[in-house]
Amino acid sequence: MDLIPRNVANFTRQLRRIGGMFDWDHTVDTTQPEYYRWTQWLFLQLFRNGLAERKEAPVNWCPSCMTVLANEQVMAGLCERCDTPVEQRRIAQWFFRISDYAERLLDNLREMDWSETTKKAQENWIGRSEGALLRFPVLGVEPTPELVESATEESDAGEGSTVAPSIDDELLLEVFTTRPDTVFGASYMVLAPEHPLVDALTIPEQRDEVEAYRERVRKMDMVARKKVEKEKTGVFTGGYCRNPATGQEIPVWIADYVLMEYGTGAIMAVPGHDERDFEFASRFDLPIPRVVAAPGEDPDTPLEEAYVGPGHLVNSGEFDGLEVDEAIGQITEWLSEQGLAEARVNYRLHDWCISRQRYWGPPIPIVHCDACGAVPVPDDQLPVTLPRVEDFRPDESGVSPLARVREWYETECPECGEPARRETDVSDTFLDSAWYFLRYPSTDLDGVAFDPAITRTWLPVDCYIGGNEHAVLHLLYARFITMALHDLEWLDFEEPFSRFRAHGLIVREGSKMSKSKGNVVVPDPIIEEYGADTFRLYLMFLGPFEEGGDYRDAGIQGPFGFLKRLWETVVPVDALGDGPPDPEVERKLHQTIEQVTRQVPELGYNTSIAAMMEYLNAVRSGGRQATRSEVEPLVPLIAPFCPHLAEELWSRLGHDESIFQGANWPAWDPEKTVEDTVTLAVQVNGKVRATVEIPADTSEAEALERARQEPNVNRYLDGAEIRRVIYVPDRLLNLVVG
RNA sequence: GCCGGGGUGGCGAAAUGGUAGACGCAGGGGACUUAAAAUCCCCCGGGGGCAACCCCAUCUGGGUUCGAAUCCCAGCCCCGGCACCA
Repeated sequence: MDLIPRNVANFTRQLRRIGGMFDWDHTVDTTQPEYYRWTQWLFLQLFRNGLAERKEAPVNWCPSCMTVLANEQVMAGLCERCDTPVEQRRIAQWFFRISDYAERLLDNLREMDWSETTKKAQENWIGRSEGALLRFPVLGVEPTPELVESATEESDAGEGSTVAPSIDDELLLEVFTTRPDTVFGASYMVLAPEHPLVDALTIPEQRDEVEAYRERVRKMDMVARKKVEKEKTGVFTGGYCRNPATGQEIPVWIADYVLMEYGTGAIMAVPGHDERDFEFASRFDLPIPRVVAAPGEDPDTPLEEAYVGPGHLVNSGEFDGLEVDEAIGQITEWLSEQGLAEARVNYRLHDWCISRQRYWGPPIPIVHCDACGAVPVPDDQLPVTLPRVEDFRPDESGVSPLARVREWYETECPECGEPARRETDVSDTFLDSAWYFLRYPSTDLDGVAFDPAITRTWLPVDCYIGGNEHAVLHLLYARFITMALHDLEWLDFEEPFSRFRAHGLIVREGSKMSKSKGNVVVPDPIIEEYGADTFRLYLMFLGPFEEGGDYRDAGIQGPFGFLKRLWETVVPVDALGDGPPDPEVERKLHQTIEQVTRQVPELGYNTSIAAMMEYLNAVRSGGRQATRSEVEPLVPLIAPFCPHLAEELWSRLGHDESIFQGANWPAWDPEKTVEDTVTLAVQVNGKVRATVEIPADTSEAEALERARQEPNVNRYLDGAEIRRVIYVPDRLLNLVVG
């Protein structure tokens, strides 16, 4: 039970030890009621504004964690926490309507200063596709109210349909397609095995087979089901739809290659122009009509494989001859006039399933009342705290451990006062972290989640650095929550992190280092041996920050030696010369200050450190004695990397205040960075033949004159005519001879 | 399959149109030392040459350019994400 305080203490110890400069006066602990009270408040804000709802939908169930998971927490079919293959279950769960924000979450990305890779990950995850919702009349099935209702069932991807799926006493089967132009080629339909209309469509003769298939699919975990390479399977239901374009009756099948979670869970199959449908139709001997012809093909050119490229329509009645692009719009419009189509944008992004059947987590602050329904716990009764329990392990039932604590869940309805039951699910821990940055500046305040004035001063976050593994988890959730709070007028910005950079991964002996996968580099013993500063410096030095790097144990010697030499250069402070800096060294110093000042904000840490090493080499070159004026400015430059050492050196240099107290960052003088002599590369026909030392800003004519004196240049000019001279002042002179 | 990021010495890497390999690791040689450590100096992509120098070299092949690691086209390989998404 007291695991969490212990973990927190250990993290805190390590972070302090490594010299992380955090404001320890503003910490949050998401497991404490003082914090999760406001997580619950946040839930209620969304609930009261229609952004949180309880609904039944196919959800991911991890049989090992024994809880449901959000889509974002399923990695290639495996549970993000424990790598167990997840199953699909249909249980009523609490969802946040993040899919309402799909378009804005996508749009804002374009202008955001975030790592490209992170933006792309979000873009793919949101998965916008343009197309149409088409409605296929179902033959021989009465559109009873129940069926109509089950067929209109909410689908959070895309906007809900506006037209009831029955027309002229016919039940309509809705499908989403990006290729409405190929509707004349739809020769059969496929429903996901879980589709609510499967029962109604199945004829008695097929029932056993259909049920057996559904059962088999139900038992399959998502990894097995989504395996692309496996052979397509499916079963005919015996039912038929009418193709609204051709009027033909086409069979309705169920197959597990159609997923309930995407679109409407049903497709029109166009085997001629979709690879998956082609494979399925070939296997089950279904017709494969051609409705698009590439240049040089005619309506009867046989299809050896699905043709998905551009072309013009064929076998499509009045639409024959239209290019695919034009046909998409025209056919959608034609069908929509009959109430059988609507242009539609579909998103892969699903609503965020936030309820969890665990003990740990903030209880969802809702009371279920027979009379009043789901009633929010009034703000003044927050937090709803977790009861102490003996056994907090979840079980197979899909019901939270809190449901075993009768004295906790039995309560009265805040509205009518009748006996009622608390919600026993807790919220996803990703909800805790989706808003913590809002809480940080306001941790002193008990009365609000975040104070408006303080929030305006401190937020949004200027620069956020984290791992890209959170691209579609934390980072997407935090954007959504911020956007929702903006719309509810709690915030005046809608994006939480102005700048985001994904750091690279540290790899050691082939394995990656990450919070969840374990530390392949254990800091404590390294700090023990070399000190925190050396460790920090090495981590920053071993590769570009945004790409990570290969941690080699021996490599730490470089930064260690550097710091050692730095110390020895400065430390008998009395031994430092007190004269002016050597002019050469001074120039190098100003160049170094410039480079470090410029590169640190760009996360160019490895090259900044290299520059400082170079500078120290120059200072010590030939065993020369440094002056104070040469080394003192280097101390603040190294301070962000090596705070302990810098502080100590600063103090030994006679400063009473902490180096971090004042504005100690050195300034560079642009005039002092310029070289008075430069090395000019002299090329003949693009090949370097000599280098010459010349004064900076030498004119082309003078440079040419000087270059001609070089025997190795002259050799190549002998007897040849200089046809062209390219002169890049202070860098290069290229003589083109012919 | 699609989308990102990459591919440069023995190794980690610099250089984003102008002297490829800064800085560092590992390696070699030298000075100082009784010795070692530390420190300092020198060498360190490949080949040729007594040398001056020359040739080759940034995944491969083409191209643009006076000049390409860098820009363009085609391909190969590695890493990461998504993936039967209709």
